[in-house]
Amino acid sequence: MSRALRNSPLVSPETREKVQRIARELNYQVDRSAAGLRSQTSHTLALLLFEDSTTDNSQINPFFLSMLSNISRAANRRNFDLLVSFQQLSKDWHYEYEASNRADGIILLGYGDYISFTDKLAKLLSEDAHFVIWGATQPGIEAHAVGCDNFAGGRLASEHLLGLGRRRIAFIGDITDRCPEFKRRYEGHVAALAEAGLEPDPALQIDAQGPETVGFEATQRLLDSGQPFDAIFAVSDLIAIGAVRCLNKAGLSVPGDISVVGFDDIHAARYLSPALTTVRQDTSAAADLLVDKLLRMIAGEEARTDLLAPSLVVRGSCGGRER
Amino acid sequence: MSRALRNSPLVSPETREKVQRIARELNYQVDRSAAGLRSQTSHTLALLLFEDSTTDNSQINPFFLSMLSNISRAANRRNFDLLVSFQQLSKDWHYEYEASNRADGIILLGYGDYISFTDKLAKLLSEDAHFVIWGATQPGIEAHAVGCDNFAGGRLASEHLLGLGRRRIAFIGDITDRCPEFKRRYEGHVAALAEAGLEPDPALQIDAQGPETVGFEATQRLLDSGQPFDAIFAVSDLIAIGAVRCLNKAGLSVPGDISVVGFDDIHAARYLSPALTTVRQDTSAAADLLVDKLLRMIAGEEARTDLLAPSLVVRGSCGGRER
DNA sequence: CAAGGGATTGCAAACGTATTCAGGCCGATC
DNA sequence: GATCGGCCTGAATACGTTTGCAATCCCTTG
Repeated sequence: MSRALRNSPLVSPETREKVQRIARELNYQVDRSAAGLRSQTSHTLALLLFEDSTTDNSQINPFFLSMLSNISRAANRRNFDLLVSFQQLSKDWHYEYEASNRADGIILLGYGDYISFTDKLAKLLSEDAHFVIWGATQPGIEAHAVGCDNFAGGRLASEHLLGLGRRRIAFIGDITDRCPEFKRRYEGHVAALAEAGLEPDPALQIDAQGPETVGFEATQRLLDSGQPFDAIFAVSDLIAIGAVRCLNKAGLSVPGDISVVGFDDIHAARYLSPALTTVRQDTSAAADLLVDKLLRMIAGEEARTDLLAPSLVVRGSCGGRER
Repeated sequence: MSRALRNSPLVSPETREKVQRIARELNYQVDRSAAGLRSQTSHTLALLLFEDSTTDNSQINPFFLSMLSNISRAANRRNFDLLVSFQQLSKDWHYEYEASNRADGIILLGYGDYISFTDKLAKLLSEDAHFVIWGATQPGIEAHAVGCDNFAGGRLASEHLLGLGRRRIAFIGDITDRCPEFKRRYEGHVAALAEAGLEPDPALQIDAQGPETVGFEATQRLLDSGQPFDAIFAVSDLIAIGAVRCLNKAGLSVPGDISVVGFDDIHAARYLSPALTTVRQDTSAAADLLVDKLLRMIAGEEARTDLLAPSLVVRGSCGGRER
């Protein structure tokens, strides 16, 4: 009897005890398919990691893997199962999961060009789609997004560099519309410069998005340009790591000659020598927020965009005080 | 009609076309709960990542995350969904997933003390449990395991070090029964020594298992012991990274003074300077093998232990030829 | 021309649960 | 003492598929 197992108040305590005891003895497990069919609910969330089709699929940004593990824990904590898929986002991801009753809601994770399907997302809003997305807020889907305050994060990084006396800060990261979150970081960077009475130099901004090798190449381009600079603000730790490798190869010392600050605080940031100073995004809090918001949406409540405060983690790659 | 959609030969091509076209037009999706209930199958695999309870839960070995992403792709490629859980392994993980019809089979992933529940695994064998496990073969569950040939891997690493003229090779890694795979690597190491006419020195073996910090501490212990050594074979890349950091802190150069070789080939191995020479486990092939074996078991076929051949990836951390 | 057989198709049952509904029991109230 | 009402329980239904089975159709063969 379903009521007894689910602690319904409609059933007397004695009966409940008895049923539950016997269920335990028989190693009885509720059949999820049957329960799902009857209640039209799967008690399952789906996590879709969409990847930039340009990058090598076998390599995933550790930041997202960290998100993944925290999301899994967050879902489990709430007694929801988590379905994980790394597939290229299919045309009908929403129908595939929700309409088929495989998942009650969907979490979207990924950098890059989801702007290309923003219109699709907007369309889903008018239907009964339950999904949340990590990243920058897009017009039209504000309520579904959870993101880090990228503007504040960018400002934090550049303020730190300026505070250490750096004046010619290169920004390595894509600021086109393809990467709204990177763009916001750049705006924070510019704001920090402005506070210090400085103008951003367009020659010091290099587009880059992707794995470590992209950071390496972008830095090479920067060096080749001959522009003088004394610091690098990399839009992700992966890119920062590539930048450091490139600088070292060119005979430049970090932080002696060049300060480098990253973004994300992936674990590898700690292993570098010097350890990477970076702007930390709290993946555990982000995961909680994403899952909470999604469950609230499923429950029919309205929700708003949530912004997470980033924090600066000072390590060795910028010089100044070492920790 | 189910038959038309599933391309059953019982239905005529014209009818099939027609049904499928209309289904597409209506955006029809098969209800997985109903299908699962009727067919008593979920078309879903569960991936259980059990963690050593001693380590900080928030940090997962990148090697397993790489396995995870490849397993997800492998499952999707076969049109199976993947349920992921990082929970501490519960007492009844098998019943929770299989008996409840949430998953058709289970993939177990994790280092360490699953020896503690080997007896439980053995018991499940007598029942209708469908599961595979990554790691060292345990007596009694051979048929369910997929693992790397750790003996060969250990030998590969030490042969490389010996070939570079190193003679006092420290082995950092737990060789107790808790970590059967590490033990096999040590045996491979010893075999390589024997080939070169050398005896293993027990003073050069330090127990260690876990994240980077554990490698750091173990190396510190090695240094404190005063034993001379000219190379380190670390049982995992994470430990190798900790070892390098410790050596550098002690003023020793890698590879100038000490050669270091790791195991796994996690992505971070590439980012180090010098980049880490390591024994690579092909996570993509491993994932394919795990999923294949599990699906075969579900289909009722018998399977045997699969061993994956490791390969040596030479980078800069051992000296000699640099790549 | 009738019968037989193969190829399709339509019908109906069953999967195991959640939930509605009616009924039964018991205590309290008048 | 009878009626009413509250609390609990048991039965019955519906969820949307898959699949076995019976029925139909058409073509071939005797």
